[in-house]
Amino acid sequence: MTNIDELKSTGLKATLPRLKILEIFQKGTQRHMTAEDVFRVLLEERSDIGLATVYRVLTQFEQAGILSRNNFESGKATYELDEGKHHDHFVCTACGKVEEFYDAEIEKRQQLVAQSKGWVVHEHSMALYGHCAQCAQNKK
Amino acid sequence: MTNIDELKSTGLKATLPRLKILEIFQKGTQRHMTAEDVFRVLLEERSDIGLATVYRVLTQFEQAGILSRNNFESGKATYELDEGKHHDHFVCTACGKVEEFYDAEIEKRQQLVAQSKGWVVHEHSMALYGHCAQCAQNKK
DNA sequence: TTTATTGCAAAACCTTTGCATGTAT
DNA sequence: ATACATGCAAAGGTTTTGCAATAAA
Repeated sequence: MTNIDELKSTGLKATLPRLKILEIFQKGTQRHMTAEDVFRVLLEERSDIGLATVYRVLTQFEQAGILSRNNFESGKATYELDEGKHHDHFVCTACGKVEEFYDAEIEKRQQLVAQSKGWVVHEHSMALYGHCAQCAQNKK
Repeated sequence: MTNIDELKSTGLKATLPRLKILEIFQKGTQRHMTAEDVFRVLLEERSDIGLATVYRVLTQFEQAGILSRNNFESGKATYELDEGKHHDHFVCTACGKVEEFYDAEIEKRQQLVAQSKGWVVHEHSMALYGHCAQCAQNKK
């Protein structure tokens, strides 16, 4: 399925800004990007796409399930391609790198805790903050 | 130890705004509060304390270890009394209630996952979003 | 041609800061 | 007396929105 078809299948018109932004995420140079990050890439490519459009498209892509949003402690929202595989994040507070992980046991315990208190969990966010292997090494 | 002493012991002068704000959290009417929440209570009490001061005091209290800050998905920071017991949060997306929980197994797995990848975790945030027991019940 | 989308500028929102004034020690 | 804290208003950073112009279907 082409990107054009993918967009149309979600009810979104296949416009140039949307195609460009989708490609930026697919190109994969940087997996987690803020609106500003995306806008900067567009500027470098001399695409005349406004920042407001970037925000609008990111929101639409999130609602369409194309991207997923994360709110880390930086105060800016970051987006990544939604590949349907749930995962949590580790954020390096030294270099800013974001890595992903999944632990079935943690997921299971979350459900158990929720059940024991009668909650119904729809989603969760979990992020570990610290130093990645590389930055921890450099500190020594 | 009085609140005055508690403040002084952290190097903060025992001013009226600081004492008032500390009391609001200790009164415990609402455990998790945004700057705006605190400001609203102060307004009701006719204390002439500015919003900027509320922000400054909350930041200072966090650095002093009196309060701890959480960034849930609302976009606003919330604060709660720091009683030294680490815990995670469950946020009800229907009524806004925040409950706390602690699961030793989850904490242990987080460390294991981090170790296996060479990360050094300094802190983490984890929040489950969904319906609390009461709101889940009302949906039926 | 009809309806959605865009760009721009302005506004909204939460939070921080400069500065003159006031207060705790 | 001195250093710190406050209030106000202004500015900061991120995100949203109104509207006329434009592009997709």
